[in-house]
Amino acid sequence: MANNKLYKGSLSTIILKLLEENDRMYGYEITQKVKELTAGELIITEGALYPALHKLEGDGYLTVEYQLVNNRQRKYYALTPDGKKEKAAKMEELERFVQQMQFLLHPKKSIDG
Amino acid sequence: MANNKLYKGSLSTIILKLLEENDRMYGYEITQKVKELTAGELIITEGALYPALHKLEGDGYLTVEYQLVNNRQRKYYALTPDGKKEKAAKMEELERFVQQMQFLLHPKKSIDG
DNA sequence: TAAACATACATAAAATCCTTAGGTATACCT
DNA sequence: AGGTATACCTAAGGATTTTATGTATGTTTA
Repeated sequence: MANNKLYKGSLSTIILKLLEENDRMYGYEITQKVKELTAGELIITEGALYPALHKLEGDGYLTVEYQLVNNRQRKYYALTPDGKKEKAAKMEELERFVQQMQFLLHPKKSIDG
Repeated sequence: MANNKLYKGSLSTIILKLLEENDRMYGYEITQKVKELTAGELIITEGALYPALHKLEGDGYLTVEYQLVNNRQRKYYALTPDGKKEKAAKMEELERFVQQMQFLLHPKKSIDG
C-alpha cells in the first residue's frame, strides 16, 4: 500500500471485511473500493493485494470463481465459513489494537473522548 | 512486538509519543511503560526496540545521554526539535490511519459511533 | 490510428519491520 | 549457586509490503 506504512498487517483484515459486506468481489474491484471509501487516500498496490488474496485462498478462507465480463477474465472471491470466522477474529484483533493505541497515545483521555 | 502483528509501523510513533510525555526515558523503561499502559497486553521486544531507537537517533530525532544508576549503565533518550516535529507528523498519520480504518471497517457507523 | 489510459490478472527482487534467539553484564533474592 | 530482574546489544530469519515489470483487452483522446 502506498502512503501509509501503518497499514502493514491490516490488509487481510480489510479484504475479509469487504468480502463480508459485498458477498463476492474481484481483485481490481477491491482496490477501487478501498480508494473510494477512503477518498483516494489509501491505495492498495497490486503487488500487495494479489499475494494476499492467494494466501487467504490457500489458507482456506476464500473460494474462487472465474467469470468472463466484457471479454476480460475476473476472479471473484468469496468467504468460506472458515473465512467468516477468521474475519471475526481479525476484526477483534483490530479493535484491540485501536484500543491499545488509545491507551498509549491518549492516556489522559477516555476511550471515546 | 509480541502478540499483535498490526503494530507494524507504529513502534516509532509510540516511542516518540512516550518521549514527549516523559521528557527522557531509557530503553528498558519504555518496554515497561508500554506493558503497564496496556495492562500487559502489548510487549515490545528488545529486538524491535533497540534498532528502532538507533534509527530514530540516526535520523536526528533523539539525543542520547548516558547515566550510571545502581552501577548499571542507562541510555536516556530525549526528543530533538526535529523529533518533536516528527512526533507531530507521526501522530497525524496515525489519526488518519485510524479514521481510514473506520471508513473501511465501520462504513455504516459515524466515526464516533 | 497510434498513443494513452483503464481494466484485470500476475510475479519477482528488494526493502522494511518484526520475531526469535542469542550474547554481555550487574544486582538482588533464595 | 541459580534464578529473576535490570540494562544494553546484534544477527538470522520470517512476514509483508514496495517497486518494477509483464501480459492482455477495451476505451478514449490527440
